Amino acid sequence: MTIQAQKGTKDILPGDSQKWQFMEETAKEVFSNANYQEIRTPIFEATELFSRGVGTTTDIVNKEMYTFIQKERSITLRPENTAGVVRAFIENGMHRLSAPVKLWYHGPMFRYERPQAGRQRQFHQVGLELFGIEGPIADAEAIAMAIEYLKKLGLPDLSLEINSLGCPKCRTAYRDRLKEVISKNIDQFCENCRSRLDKNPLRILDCKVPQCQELLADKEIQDVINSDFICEECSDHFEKLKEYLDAMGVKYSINKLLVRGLDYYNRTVFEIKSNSLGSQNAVCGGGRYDALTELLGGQPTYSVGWAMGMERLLSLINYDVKDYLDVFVVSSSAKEAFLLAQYLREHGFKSDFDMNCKNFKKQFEKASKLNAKYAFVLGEDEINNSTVTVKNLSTTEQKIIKRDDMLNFLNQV
RNA sequence: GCGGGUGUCGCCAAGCGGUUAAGGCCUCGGAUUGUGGUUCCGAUAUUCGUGGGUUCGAAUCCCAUCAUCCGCCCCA
Repeated sequence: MTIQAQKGTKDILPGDSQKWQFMEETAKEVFSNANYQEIRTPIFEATELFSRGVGTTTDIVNKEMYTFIQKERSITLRPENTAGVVRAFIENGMHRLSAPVKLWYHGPMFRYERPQAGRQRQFHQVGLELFGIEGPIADAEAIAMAIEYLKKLGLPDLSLEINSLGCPKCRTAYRDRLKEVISKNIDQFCENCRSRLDKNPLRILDCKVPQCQELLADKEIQDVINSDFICEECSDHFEKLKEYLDAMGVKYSINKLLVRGLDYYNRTVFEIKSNSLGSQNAVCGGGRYDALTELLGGQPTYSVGWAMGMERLLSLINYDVKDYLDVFVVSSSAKEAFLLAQYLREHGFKSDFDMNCKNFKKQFEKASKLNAKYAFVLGEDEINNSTVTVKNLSTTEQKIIKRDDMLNFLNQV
């Protein structure tokens, strides 16, 4: 047996790699245009960073981490990047920078799961974090960045859902009430939900088991869900966020069941979904996580951010990013062709030639296949006369020009 | 962790107990030796994921194993 790529990992081959470059370049363009700066953090971190930062009740920490022991240290391949960015923020004293601190990143993440459509063990995320602003204007900008990015990728028709989880104060009261009404019939809920009751009762709300959904339809439970449990400050924050979104013309729907799997969120949470992705349909997820920095040992810092799954974006990009060549050099001499192509490359023209130096027919064939705009023919005559025959491969017109005029010619067309 | 599907050339595949294991794409060679994108001709799997078994005979049936895909849980 030959060696294969590991389960849940994929090679990104030419054909797709152009799309990846497009996603990365577009991210840089959109985010730096709004004055976000790129941060690159290590791919592995101390395991404790994730168990504390992501939360011990989450699936990520409980069953999906790539953890290994090295020299008695427990190391984990990052399953997401917010914890790492916050660690870097604290470690590098970035709270002393003028707020807001606006960062973006992209790179591989690792989660030990059964692969399926839209889910791999090594996958890639592009994300953004905004630190130091308490007001909902920060949430609004973060969301606007996500929307703008998707628009620039040519994916404008995705649906945005938002919700507010409240703050620790009001959420605790809400959680207790929810726990109270759900626990009346808790023995009828699924096994998962029964264990969630104590650890994270909010997660019961988006359980997919039909039986649980039916139980949740209970009037008493619905009354609690629909009650405006969040305190005045949180409610005010949420209302203002909606005002900002309305003012920007961003469409959204409110999903009271949206709680998200990570422990660190408070107030705003949001998700962007696609209808054409199969069952793994979340393209973007994020929210506000004001308590995380302090939890990880830093100064209390208001924070909001999101991450998108790049593989999922990729499968939504259904147009080709086409490759082309400015010039393909056709010659009877591989050496002459090489030198000319190299000269053109040095002057910024995308050029190639045939290293096998077959007959002209083959070389022209190759020029067409590579989508070259021009063929520069360099036969014996041209070499002796310091000229080059230029053929426009789409019109088939050709003419002889002096070598000295090549760059002028290319600059003019 | 659980459930289902699939495994024949680099890719897409036909074949369903006895065939020299179709076909298409890609690749390579050729159709007067300096001209392409169209066309035509030709080449490329002793072998059907792997290991056993049944049979006179297996890619085709059975068992095991591995890989992969899809779904559940959950998420990007």
